[in-house]
Amino acid sequence: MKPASVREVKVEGGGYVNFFFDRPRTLSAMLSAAAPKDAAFAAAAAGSERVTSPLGKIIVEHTNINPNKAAHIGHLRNAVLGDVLVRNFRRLGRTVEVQNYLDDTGVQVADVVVGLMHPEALVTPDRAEELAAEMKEILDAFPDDLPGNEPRRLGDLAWDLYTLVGKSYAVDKSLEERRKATLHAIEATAIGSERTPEEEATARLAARLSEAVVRCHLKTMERIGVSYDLLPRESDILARKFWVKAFDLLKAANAVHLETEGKNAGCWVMRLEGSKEFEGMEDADKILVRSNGTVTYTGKDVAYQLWKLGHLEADFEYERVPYRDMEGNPEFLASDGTSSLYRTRGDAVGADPAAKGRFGHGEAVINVIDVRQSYPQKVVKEGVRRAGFPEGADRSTHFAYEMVALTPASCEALGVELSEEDRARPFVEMSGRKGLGVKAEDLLDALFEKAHDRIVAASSSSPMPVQQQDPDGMHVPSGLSAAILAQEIATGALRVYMTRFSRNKVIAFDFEEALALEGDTGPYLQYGAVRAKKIFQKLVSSGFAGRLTADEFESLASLDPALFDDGLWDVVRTCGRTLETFEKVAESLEVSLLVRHALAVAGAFHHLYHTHPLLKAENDTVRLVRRAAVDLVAWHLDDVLSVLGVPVPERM
RNA sequence: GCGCCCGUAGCUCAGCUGGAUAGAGCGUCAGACUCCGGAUCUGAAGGUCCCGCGUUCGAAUCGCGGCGGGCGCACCA
Repeated sequence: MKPASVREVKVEGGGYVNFFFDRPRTLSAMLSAAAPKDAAFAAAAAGSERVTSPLGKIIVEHTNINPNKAAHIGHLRNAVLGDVLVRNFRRLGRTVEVQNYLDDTGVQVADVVVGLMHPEALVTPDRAEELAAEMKEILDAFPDDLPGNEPRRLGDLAWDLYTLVGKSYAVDKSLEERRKATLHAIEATAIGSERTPEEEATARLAARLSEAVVRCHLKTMERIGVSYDLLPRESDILARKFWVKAFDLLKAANAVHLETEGKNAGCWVMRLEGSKEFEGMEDADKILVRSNGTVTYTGKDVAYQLWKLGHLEADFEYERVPYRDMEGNPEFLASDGTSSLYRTRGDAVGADPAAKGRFGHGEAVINVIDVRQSYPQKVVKEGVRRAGFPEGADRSTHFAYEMVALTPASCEALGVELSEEDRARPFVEMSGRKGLGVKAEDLLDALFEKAHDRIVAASSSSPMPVQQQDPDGMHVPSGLSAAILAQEIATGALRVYMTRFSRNKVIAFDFEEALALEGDTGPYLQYGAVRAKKIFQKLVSSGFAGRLTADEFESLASLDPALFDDGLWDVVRTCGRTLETFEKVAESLEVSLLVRHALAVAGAFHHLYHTHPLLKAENDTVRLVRRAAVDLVAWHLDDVLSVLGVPVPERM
């Protein structure tokens, strides 16, 4: 027994079996399958209608940047990996909800608030006061932008101020009191407990800061095509008392104990000693409630994870993210490109009643968090299990990936002084506190500039001025379209750079490599897709048929197999692996497979058009077969690139 | 100390559910039609797959033991 597309099966010796394809029938069938034909598919692809899967909703949480300073390239890796994962699941028909969790009540936000309120107490008071003054001006105007101030300016200022605060803690321990007081003010206000008017003002400043910085982050991510459905906020988790519910569950299940003696006296701990996962640990117990009664990060995360799984008897209220652009349209949309982006609320005032109950209740939950958080993530999962939801724990996945670090050379390029010790290392970890890192916006700007220069150079070096009249020629692009193209190419380059390494590989960031537009890069893939379309345009303008019709798909099946030579068949065979690549990615959560496959398809195609000319094909039959191969590549490249979130430019 | 990850060409990485001659890109060198567009393509040079032992007909791949590097193991998040 063998499928119709297999011509022959031969045992080769050495335990190998070779399958010989009936090439005409195979290509015919592949084209019919690849080309979208019915309205439902088109609607789903356009995102206007969610495909409902019987498998339930997958919640993917990613980005999760502390809203106290500009995003750096490590955050880009997180967001791109998460976004590609989302796109891959959607491509396979799964329903996905994208959440970007905001820790708006944490120490990092508190630290910048300390800097804003007491710049005179920092190490370089003059500089700090300058930064704080400019930031306050922006924050006072928020959500309006100050004229002449790009919104990203806030993130940059906060980056510098945060660095100064970090340095100041090291020399002046008394500042920690201010941090503690700030944190208390923020928490008391979130919970709604007793507080002074001063504390309330501090909390308002913190809220404004985190909101404004989040908006910077959303803009950065929008620039590379990353979007979300819901922004859950830590302050709302506090306000909705998620922990109280989770604590009840844990106590009822006997999963936590109040220690009465030893070093953890007065704390509620989860004992992990017995678990096989935590074997060999010197002190496996994890404190969830401190002796002063406050909840640890891990404790709060258990509650949040339970909510995501639909196991918590508490929910948020929701509201639309309110920012508007100049035309009055919503500034950000949900990940389907049409719905509203929502954020949580702690109370019902101003909440959208229609959104109630819409979020959470994930059939599966994937948390995109770097590998350094493996241990706390394991504890959270165990917490869910102990709270009485072992199957919920099984449906929780920590998508762990390695960090983006800097090479000593990159640090020097940034003008950072390194210690003798650090200079000898293979790479240096980025540190927000030390201000050591490459900002996301700066990298994107550099990529944009490089791509833009390339576009301008290409158009000005065009040999013939006649080309400006030629609709198919590379006429000089207008300023606006050159900017769009440069942005698309920058996005392609960035997304591929962030996904081409296996996730357990440290990316030792290298400017030269990250800015490459040739070789195994996004632009290489984009060039392939653009080129394929261009070939059809050229065929049509020369009086030949362009992309294949459904009838032509069928007619291929009865052609002479001799027309399908090995050189041509190579690209077809490569395209044959597209679907299994998506499936492998979903199963292994290894998104680098997508880049590798895309490079294989594009590489095979680049080879093909150099060896198999279409315009100058000997006859129409030969041309039909070549058109079919290029048509197949065009579908497959578009397909894989859309899963990678790499845009296909108009021209390059 | 314990746990996890990495070690493959000058550089950056694939290949790891064992199987055909270990593959790409960058870099180097040599080339590409009076050209469907050179962000492309063709070719060459370049490898004790960190080391040792074991399992196997067969190991870059699996097991054990080393070596080198990174990251975790808080009443921080």
